[in-house]
Amino acid sequence: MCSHYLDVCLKSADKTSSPLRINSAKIPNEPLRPSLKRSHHPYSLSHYISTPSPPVDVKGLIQPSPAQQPTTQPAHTKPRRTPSWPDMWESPSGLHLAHAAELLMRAGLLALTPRGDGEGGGSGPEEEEEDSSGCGTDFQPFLGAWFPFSPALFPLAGFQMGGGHWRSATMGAEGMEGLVAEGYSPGSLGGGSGGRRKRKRCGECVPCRRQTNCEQCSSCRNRKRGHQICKYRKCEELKRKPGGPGFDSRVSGFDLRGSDFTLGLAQERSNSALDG
DNA sequence: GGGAACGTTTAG
DNA sequence: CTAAACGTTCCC
Repeated sequence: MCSHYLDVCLKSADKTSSPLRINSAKIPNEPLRPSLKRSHHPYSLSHYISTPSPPVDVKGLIQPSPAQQPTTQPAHTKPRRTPSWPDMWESPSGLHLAHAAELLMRAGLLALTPRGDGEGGGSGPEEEEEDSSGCGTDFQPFLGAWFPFSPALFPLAGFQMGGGHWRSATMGAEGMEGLVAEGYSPGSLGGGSGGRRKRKRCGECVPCRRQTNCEQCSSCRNRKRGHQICKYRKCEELKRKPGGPGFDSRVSGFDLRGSDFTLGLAQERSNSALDG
């Protein structure tokens, strides 16, 4: 399932390798912007996919118990360590889930379903939801309640993942207005083509990982007037037209720079593309 | 349809 | 404020 997207990435890399081969020796394994560089995540996509998500008490996460306090641990000591939940909660990719959950709870959008009425209380290790198939699109195990992680929910709920932070557009009546004020057109909120928010480079594809401009393509030569990034550095994801085949308009307006989420969405898209 | 030019957004 | 870069429009 989830390896499908990786296959796509690999194929994409192969596909683009021919023009890139010109000076592929100069291709670094770093994204362009510092902000993208900062997105280094201690865990790979496959880690999240393969690691079962344990049920978690969300209140405990918002107000972590001493046992849950993050421990300062070098990221490279254990390459494939099991992520502790405080780590996930204050993710290096900028997904401040605790903040999001708190705001959701305030807004009454996040109904906490108390566990423990039989059925093992949700603490047994055998309680593995069919989560892996969703590739992180469902946060039920994260938040202790069914929390469909459809990105469409976040504009509607007044959230925006931007610049590595969760922004709240003051829940309630102001929510939609706040979104509109932030540049969301009502059409874009509905997933239409009205949104004109900039998409972000994925930071993961081969062009994104390229660090130097070729200085020879039209974009490089015409940078002052063209306002375009080097053709060989143009993100594969951004090359796809919004609304085009395989494109999920929900991405528009979201800063999914947390690459794992981007990968998850891409996975979701590739899955849906396969389905129909 | 592809590329150039320009408007606009975003991050520092 | 400025630079970088995405989105849109126009031209070929």
